[in-house]
Amino acid sequence: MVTKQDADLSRADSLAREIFSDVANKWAFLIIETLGDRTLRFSELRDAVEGISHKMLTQNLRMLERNGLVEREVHPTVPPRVEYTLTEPGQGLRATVDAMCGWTQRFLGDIEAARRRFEA
Amino acid sequence: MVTKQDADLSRADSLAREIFSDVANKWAFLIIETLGDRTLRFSELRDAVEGISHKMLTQNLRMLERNGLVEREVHPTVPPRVEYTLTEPGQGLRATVDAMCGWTQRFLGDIEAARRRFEA
DNA sequence: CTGTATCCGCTCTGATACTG
DNA sequence: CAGTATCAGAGCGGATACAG
Repeated sequence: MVTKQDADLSRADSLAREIFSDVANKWAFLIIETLGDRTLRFSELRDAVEGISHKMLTQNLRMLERNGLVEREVHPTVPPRVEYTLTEPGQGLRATVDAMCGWTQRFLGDIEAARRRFEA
Repeated sequence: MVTKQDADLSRADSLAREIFSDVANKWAFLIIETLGDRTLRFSELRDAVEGISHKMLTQNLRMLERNGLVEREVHPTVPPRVEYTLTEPGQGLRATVDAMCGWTQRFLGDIEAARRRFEA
C-alpha cells in the first residue's frame, strides 16, 4: 500500500533531486562562492568569476533566481544597474560549497598522489 | 613581482578548480551519497542510483577512482565481482554532499515558493 | 550596462552490441 | 558480471549581433 506520506516523500525526493541537478554544476558553485556575502553587479560578477561567458552567467543567474537563491535588484537608471545578492537559502548553500572548497584544500595532496598512482 | 608562493598558490587554485569541475556534477554526487559507508558492487550501484546508465556509472566511477575518492576492488572470480568503497578523501567529500542534501531538505519549501513566485 | 537571440561546434548522454 | 566501443541525438557553451 502506498500511503499519502510515501507519496509526499517521493515527491519531495524527486524535487530535491531536481534542485540538486540544477545546482550541482561548476558555474553555479563558482558564482555562489564569488558572491559570498557581497552584492555584485552583473559585470563585476563576469569579471570576478574567471572564465565564465556572458551567456553562462546570465543562464546560471536566472536559474539561481528562479530557485530563490539569489536576489536580483534592478536600478532603473541609464545605463541600467543590476545587483545580485545571495538570499538566506543561498547563504545556506554557500556554507556547503565553502565546505567543499575546504575539502579540496585539505585533500589536494592525496588527490594529486592518487592521480599519479592512477597512471599505470 | 611574482614570487614562488604566488606560483604555488595559483597552481593549487587551478588544480582545485579542476577537481571541482570533475566532482561538481550530479552523478558523482549521487554515487557518493549512495555509497555512503557501504561497499557495493557495480550492478548494485547501477540499481541503487536511480536513472543512471551503465555508461555514466562506469565513467564517473573511473573519474572518482582516478582522483582517489573511491577504491576499486576486483575479485578474480567467474563471473567477475568488483566492489567499490569510498576512501578517506571520499568520505570527506561525502560529508559535504550530505550537508548539501540536508540543505535541500531544509529549504525545499522556500525553493518551491520561490519558483511559484518566479512564474510572473 | 544588461539581457535576449542566433549560430555552430563540440561534448555529453543513452542505447546497443560486443569482449573477457 | 563488468567493462569497452560505437553511433546518433540532445544539449552545452562560446562568439557575435542586436535591443532596451
